[in-house]
Amino acid sequence: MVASGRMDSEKNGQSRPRATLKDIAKVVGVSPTAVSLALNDKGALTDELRRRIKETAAALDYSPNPAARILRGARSNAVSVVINYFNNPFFRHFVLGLEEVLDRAGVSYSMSQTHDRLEKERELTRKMAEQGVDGLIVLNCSSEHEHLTAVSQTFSIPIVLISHALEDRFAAVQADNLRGGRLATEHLLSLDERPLFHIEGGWGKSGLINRKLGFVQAMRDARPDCNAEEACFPVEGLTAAAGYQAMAAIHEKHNPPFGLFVVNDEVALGVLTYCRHHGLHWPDDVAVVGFSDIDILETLDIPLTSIRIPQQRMGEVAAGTLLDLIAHPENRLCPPVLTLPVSLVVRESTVKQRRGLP
Amino acid sequence: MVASGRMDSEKNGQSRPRATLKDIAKVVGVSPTAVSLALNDKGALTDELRRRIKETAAALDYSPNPAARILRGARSNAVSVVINYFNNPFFRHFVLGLEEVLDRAGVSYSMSQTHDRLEKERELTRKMAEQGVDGLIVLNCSSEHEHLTAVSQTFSIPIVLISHALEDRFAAVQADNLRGGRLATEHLLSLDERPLFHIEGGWGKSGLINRKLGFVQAMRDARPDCNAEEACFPVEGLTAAAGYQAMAAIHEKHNPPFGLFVVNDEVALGVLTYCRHHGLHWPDDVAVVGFSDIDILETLDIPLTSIRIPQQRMGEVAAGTLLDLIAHPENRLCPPVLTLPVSLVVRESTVKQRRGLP
DNA sequence: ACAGGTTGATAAAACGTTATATCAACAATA
DNA sequence: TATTGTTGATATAACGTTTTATCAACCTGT
Repeated sequence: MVASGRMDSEKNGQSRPRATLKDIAKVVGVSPTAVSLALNDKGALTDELRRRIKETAAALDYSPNPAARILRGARSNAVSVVINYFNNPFFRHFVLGLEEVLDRAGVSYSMSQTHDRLEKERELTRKMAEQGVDGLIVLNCSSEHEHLTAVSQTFSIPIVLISHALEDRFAAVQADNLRGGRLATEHLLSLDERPLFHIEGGWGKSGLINRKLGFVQAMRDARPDCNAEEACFPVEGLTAAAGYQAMAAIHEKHNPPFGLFVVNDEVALGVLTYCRHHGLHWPDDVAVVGFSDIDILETLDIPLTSIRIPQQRMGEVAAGTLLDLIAHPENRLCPPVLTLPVSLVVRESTVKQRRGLP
Repeated sequence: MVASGRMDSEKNGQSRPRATLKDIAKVVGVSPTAVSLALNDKGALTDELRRRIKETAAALDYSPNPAARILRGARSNAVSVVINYFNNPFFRHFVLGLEEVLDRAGVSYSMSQTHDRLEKERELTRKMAEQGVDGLIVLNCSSEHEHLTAVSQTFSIPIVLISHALEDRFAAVQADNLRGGRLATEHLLSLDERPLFHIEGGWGKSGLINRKLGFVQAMRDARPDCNAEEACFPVEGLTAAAGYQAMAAIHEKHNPPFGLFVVNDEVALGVLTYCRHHGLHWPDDVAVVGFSDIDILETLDIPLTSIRIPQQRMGEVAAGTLLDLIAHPENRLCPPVLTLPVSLVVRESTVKQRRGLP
């Protein structure tokens, strides 16, 4: 068989270590420097020699040793993404956008999760920087920034924050939460005269606070005689279970019909479950608007009106910004904070719709 | 203020580059070799000197340069996880187990997704290996193995496969899909005499094929006169939408009541949605058993009977196996294939239950 | 006092790559 | 023929770490 030589070398399992510049040099009969220059299309070499070198490099299945390059001060062409939880529903589309831009630039990325623990965030950002990444993307970071400043300075790498701008010290990409809050509230206001409440999740994270602010502003504009602050109920964590609890608290004090703007979709799901369990119908008894338009709504056919945030676009923009800051260190002095537009998606939790049968 | 000195050095933003062994050596007035030996607790040094060196190292915020260590042939203490999709529901708990074991061992991990594309799988596994990881974990890999063999050999690193064993060439960790299929089917058989069908997703992936095999075996044992093979319906992809379609196809040919063992939970969710849309009630009209017991079932209060697989445990075992193969290269010659037990979780999609009101 | 042994430290080499400096050969100019 | 310039290649140093070999100094026992 023609392929038997290759088969043998595969079978014996003792394939020798990776080819290096020196190996190629020896085969071609030339200096390692020449090989380096040839492969990087630098220096002055005969076209003929360049060709021969590239040929043997390919034949030996050569790929440069990243450790050696990094040691020489080269870029690693790798960035790291640090997120609070991998199962953050936001994350999926975000990563899609990120991936596309990074792939195109030939930059690889790795990811890790902090479990929303500051200690882990400190540890991971530092570890990744030590490993030599060219930049960091931090999603839903804590509200601290000292460790980020330290890492960014010590290792001279840029950091881009997502969905949580931090004092203009870092580049950031976020959704227009304020406008989202207004959109949601104005939509509820447009339904009828029912009272409105907000289930808020604002403990320091600027994004969530802005959602509440949007609610308060819209209420003040439309119903100046109603104290919007008193219409806000806190939730104990951003989970469906917590939403269930919060809804129970509201239902205890107030009788339907009323409208609800909920800080995010997971919490809103808990609200819907409460309604199902207690015979409350939407939109007639309770009209609900969530935030984020997470994709399981569609998958599971849950008709929750929500504010859509351009997750994939945010990923693209974040990656683009990071790559720019890596390539142009001077831009790090005034890091951009980008706010992307959101939109309202109306579903049956606020407006009754005719369903077309399949 | 006492802290002003530190504040200044933070403010000027020009923090000098990372401290190296040489820097420490210069400060202590000793050779770099001594510093290396001291920090690694090797060689013969005065306790006094060792102490002083460690002290200054800490003071200079020293951490060894991984690139340099790797170049010297050291382990990188990093592994890479390659998965088909980040939003694979299996992934969340798996990663929890993985993380715990790796953390304890001081090993960091990075992750990337292949979108179920072989080309991407090839590219990513190679890229990660080139970057110098000590080992690879591949979840839901393709059915090819040449590229894995090549990467494993060229870079002399072990690979552990998850949920899809591949010809005993690699270490693998998988759920007992065969037994899961039997459990699910036997549960349905125990309900009553209704006919049973299986929505199968077996195009080559050994795990899914074994689920079907479990169904066929259980059927053959309990109802030898029924052709179990003909009770199997294929699904076009492992999504809820595809499940909806498959259920439509079955409903066209067969009238309720019947029982369904579905290849996985996502597909089963599509089946449940179909039932809701077409006025079919469970468990009376259609009894459904899924596979995997993904966590949104609980979150969204969807009462789907399912086969629970020990996701977190699989993560722990996979990480443990990989660490072992990294530390003991001789074990790579006969890589272990571990099969973990599964269990049945009964919910309302097969057995009517009394719900306790909150 | 001298071979042999231990202790505590260092010098030098190596990992693979790339940037800088050097160098030979040859062409063009004076 | 000597001077300068260009072209095509190489030698060397450097990145930060660890390993190996070396070395001085100090003991031990004859």
